[in-house]
Parts: sequence; C-alpha cells; structure tokens
Amino acid sequence: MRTSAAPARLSLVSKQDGSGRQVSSEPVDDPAATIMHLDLDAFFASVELLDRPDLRGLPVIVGGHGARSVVTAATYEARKYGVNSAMPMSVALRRCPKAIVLAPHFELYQHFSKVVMSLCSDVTPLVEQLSIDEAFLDVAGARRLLGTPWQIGTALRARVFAETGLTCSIGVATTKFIAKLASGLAKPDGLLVVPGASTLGLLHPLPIGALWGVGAKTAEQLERLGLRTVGDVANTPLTTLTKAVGPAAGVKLHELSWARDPRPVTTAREEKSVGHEVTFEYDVTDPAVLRRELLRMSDQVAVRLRRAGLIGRTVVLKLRYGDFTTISRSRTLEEHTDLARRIYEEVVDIYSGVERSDARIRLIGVRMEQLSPAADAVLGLWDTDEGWREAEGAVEAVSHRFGRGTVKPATLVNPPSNST
DNA sequence: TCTGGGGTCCTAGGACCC
DNA sequence: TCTGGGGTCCTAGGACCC
Repeated sequence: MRTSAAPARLSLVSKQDGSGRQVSSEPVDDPAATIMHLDLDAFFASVELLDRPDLRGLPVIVGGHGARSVVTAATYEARKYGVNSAMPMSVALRRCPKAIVLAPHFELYQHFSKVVMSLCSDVTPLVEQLSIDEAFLDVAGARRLLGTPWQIGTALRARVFAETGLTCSIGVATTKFIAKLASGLAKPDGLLVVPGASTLGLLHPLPIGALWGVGAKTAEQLERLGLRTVGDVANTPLTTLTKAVGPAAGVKLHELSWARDPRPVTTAREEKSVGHEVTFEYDVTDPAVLRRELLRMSDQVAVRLRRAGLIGRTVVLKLRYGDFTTISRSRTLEEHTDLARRIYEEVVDIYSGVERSDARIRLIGVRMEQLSPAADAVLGLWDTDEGWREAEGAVEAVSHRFGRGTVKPATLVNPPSNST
C-alpha cells in the first residue's frame, strides 16, 4: 500500500515543490538528519518521455501489450485515473482508455540508473542502491564540504535533473525508514527533511500501510485488532502484535512505529539468489515446450551466475498453474555449479517428478540459491562438455519442431570470454 | 479487475546430530 | 524404555518490495 502525499505538518518539516520553491515558510533543516533516500519519479515512464517530449502531460503507461501484461510504470497523469504499478493492463486501460502504452526498454533504464547512482557517489561513497531507481546515502561525512542535509539534497536533485532530465524526490531523516517515508511524501519532484524532533509527530498519524513491511495482508490483520494508524501500532503491547503477525514482524513493526531503525547505510550487499521466470501468453500443456523453456532459463541463469562470478547449490523449479496456484520444488546439490547443463539436468528432473499430463501451466521459472563466489576451477569446462552438446542438440530439435522457437542454439553457447 | 519479473525475508515442519 | 532440548540444514509456502 502506498502512502500518498500528506498535506499536514509542513510547519515541522521543510518541503520543496516541483520548481524547487519552498512550500514551508523557511527551510527546516537538521544537521543530525544525515540519511538521505533518493527515489526517481515514475522512473521508467520518465525515461520514455525523454525520447517522446510530445507525450509530456499525457497519461503514459509503460508495459506490455499482451493479455497478461501488467503496468510496469505510469506517469502521474495516468495515476490520476487510478492506474498503478503492477495493475493488470486490462484494468488500467479500462480506467484510462486514452492512456498511451509504451513498451519498456530495460537497458535504457539501467543506463540512467547508473548515471544517477554515480551522481550519488559524488556526494558520498556511502551509497546503498536499493533497486534500479532508489538509493540511500549517508551524508554525515559530506556536511563539512557540501553543507547541510537540506543543501545537499537540493544540489543533488538539481544535478540529477541537469544531467539526465529526470526528476527525483529526496527524503532526509535520522533513519532509513523515515528517510524513505519522507521521499514518498515529497513525491513528485520534491525534497522533505524530517528533523529528529518532528519524526513521531509526522509518523504517528499515518495509516499503518506507511510502515515498511505492512502490505495488504498484514494491514488486514492489524485492522482486525482495531489498529488504523502507526500511532495505534506504537501504543499496542508487543505481545499483541507478535500474536497477530509473528515474532519477527511484530518486533519490527513495533520498532518502526517508534521510528527506531538502527540499520546503517551499507555499500556491499551479496546476492542471495538468481532466477528467471516467464508467464506464457496462454497456458501451456505441452511438456516439450516446458522443457524447452527450462533449458532456455537454465542457460540465462547460468550466464548471469558466471557474469557475477557466482556458483549456486540449490536449484529451484517454480510452476504456476492455470488457476494461479503456485508451487516450488527445490533440490540442493552436492556441489556448487554455474553450468547451464547441470542446472537444466536437475531442474528438468525435478519437473519430471511433478509433471501431470492434464496440467495447464501459466508460469515456469528456474532459480539458483545458496550462492557463493566462484572458484576458477569450476569454469572452463564449457566448450568441451559432451553432455551440454547433447542438450543443445535437443533444443535444436525442439525448436525445429515448434518452428520459430524463442530458443536459438547460438544463445545457448557460452562464449569463451565468459569462461575464463 | 484478474493478476509480471526481479528479488528478500520469515515461518513451520521434518531430519539429523549431540 | 520413554522421552528432551538445542542447533543446523533442508524444503515449501507466503508476504512483501520495486
């Protein structure tokens, strides 16, 4: 659940609007608020508009055109009609029939993401990228050189816009949670500084969905207890909370409701899993098609593992049936691997164990878990591997059988440059 | 309305060991 | 012979986030 802009309490915080103008009478700053959260506004849609200035001011949606596609991003003009991310495209177009739908260009988003992240790194080395369009910055050490958090945020927003043409919103606070909350409240194209002293005044009136980790289900649980605002949660005994949502979530919720969040901004994050999945345009019943997809995805996963210098030990198969029920079956190997052939071998065997002739498959996916850094010794087998050649031949046969298959044998062969 | 694809984290049960 | 408790690993499912 997303919190929408809160009109209240501008006297306690300072906020800039789109033109960089002050909304509150004077900037409220706090030298002790050193955690900054930067979030690009309607990122994918904004990037698309760089190429299509003629569409500015119009409702634009980024996403696929297929029957099962969803909204990946929407401009604020489209959001006015109730269009949101992750919404089925069919629903979105019903709500906003005039919306212009653009296909996504992920490489482009990746590029702009890198540019923005590097601008963040100019402010401080302590940048933690949270996703393609978000980052935390710890600006404690940057203050002497660059000024107060307010000044740093203002300058960074201006620089992002100057260098990319994209707008972003920045929240500044003493903790990650409140900084992220603040950037959400500042959206779009705003800056919001929440001094430590005003934190609870801002936080407690907000709906429970404002708490990180409270989605639809948890909100329902909490509402059953009669809790509607963050303040309600704060004033509920911990035991009541843990009984409702479990020990870990209960403690976390209670801490966050008092704005207690000790997590530091960290630059290094290790990946825990690598996977791929696809939803078919129409449910698939043909096992040969599913095996072909498993092979394709095993290869994609293996390539990504090798590029990241990782090997994995647990192979996970994910299936979603026509009725949307979803299962996963995993198997932990004796040894780690980054080889498509090995992953495929395992995942196809797992699949054989759950295969049903009458099953309608909506989605299929392959994931590798229990990752660790690759030792060089594991690499280099690639081009000589007999078993892999066989698998490759099988794909060729299947592709041939199904005509214009998405799997081209050439894409299955790992170039030698990857195996050194 | 009918639900993408990339992930992370938590829970709960069972196996196994001490 | 009946039963314990802690720790770790594995598996399956689900909530959540962007």
